[in-house]
Amino acid sequence: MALGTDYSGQDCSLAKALEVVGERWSLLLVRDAFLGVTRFSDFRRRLDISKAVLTQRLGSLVEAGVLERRTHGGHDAYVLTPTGEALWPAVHALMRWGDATTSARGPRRLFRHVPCDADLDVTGRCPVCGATPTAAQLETRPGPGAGTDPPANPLSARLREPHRLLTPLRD
Amino acid sequence: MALGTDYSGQDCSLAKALEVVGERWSLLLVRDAFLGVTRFSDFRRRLDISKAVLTQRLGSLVEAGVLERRTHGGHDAYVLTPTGEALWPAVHALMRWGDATTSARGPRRLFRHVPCDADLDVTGRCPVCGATPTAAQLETRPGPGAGTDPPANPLSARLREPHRLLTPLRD
DNA sequence: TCGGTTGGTCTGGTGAACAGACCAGGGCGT
DNA sequence: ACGCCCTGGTCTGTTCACCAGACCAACCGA
Repeated sequence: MALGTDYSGQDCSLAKALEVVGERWSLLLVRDAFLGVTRFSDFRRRLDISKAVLTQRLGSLVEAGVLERRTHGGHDAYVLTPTGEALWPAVHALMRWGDATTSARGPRRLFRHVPCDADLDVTGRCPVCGATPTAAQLETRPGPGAGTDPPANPLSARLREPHRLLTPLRD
Repeated sequence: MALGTDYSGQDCSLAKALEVVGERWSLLLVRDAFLGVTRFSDFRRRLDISKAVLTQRLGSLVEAGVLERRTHGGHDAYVLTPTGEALWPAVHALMRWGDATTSARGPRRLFRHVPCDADLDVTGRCPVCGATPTAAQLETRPGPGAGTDPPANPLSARLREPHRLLTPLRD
């Protein structure tokens, strides 16, 4: 049992959620999956995580129904399931809190509701239509708080360019 | 450095957030703080966490500005700061995801927007006024998905009764 | 056929979390 | 004045998760 997994005896929805996505690295894997990362080696390049732990985390996220593993022409792809996509509001809320507490120049990343061509507000709502869009309707791009360092690798460079969420960056 | 703390090299708001609240137990401490828990021994009673780790976690949350420690007539009280209260949308979103994935009978806990007398929807919005209330405007009570086991201790029994968020249960 | 990529497994070392012992200070009953 | 419990810790030994790095089989392109 991984650290951060066992909150037995807690009749609490938050504890249940954290048993699945509360381990080290788990939510960052989900974040990258929203951004379009699908491959083992790409998660690795992004996160500087040990291969053994990455294997373990991807496996437990698949087992929990957050990710689905598809073998696809010689390599594997890990993609979010509907259950995984349902994590979007939580991921977005945590990102906005991270921005609010650690970024003086505003959000590091912006999310635009494509049908309305408007950026989400801090609550995750589209200011034009008032809805709370799902990730599939969003496009992301760097915000005013984004770092100015050059990307660590070509993959991170591609993820920095404006692109639709949930669309795989390969194949 | 605690497990789950170091995500250096990540220019990502989510990583920054997880460096503060991504460690084991941290978000559960914040959850209980929203419910009105303030004392070291009460966090302990609720969470079955080692005293050494609780000391460490409360300390790092205080250091991060999420909690504030007030010495108050012979005992200490840990209360949420405005920065900590700003975590409410993230905590709520994760709870709702936990409910959606692990509770067949609906939310384990409901949150009512007191001025409107209406329960929050799944996005954290009040269906009457349309606003996304802060925690201070909410009252909580058990929902249809709440467990039927008797509370583990008197403290948990009190937390199960309807009550306003952020109001200390003692003093 | 040779090198590089992919998606892993395995090993040894480090350090975080755990249970449980211990302890100082304060309040309370007698 | 005395004992006793509560509070809010610290300290110790053990377990186990994470880490770096070695290794490997299958596949692909040149």
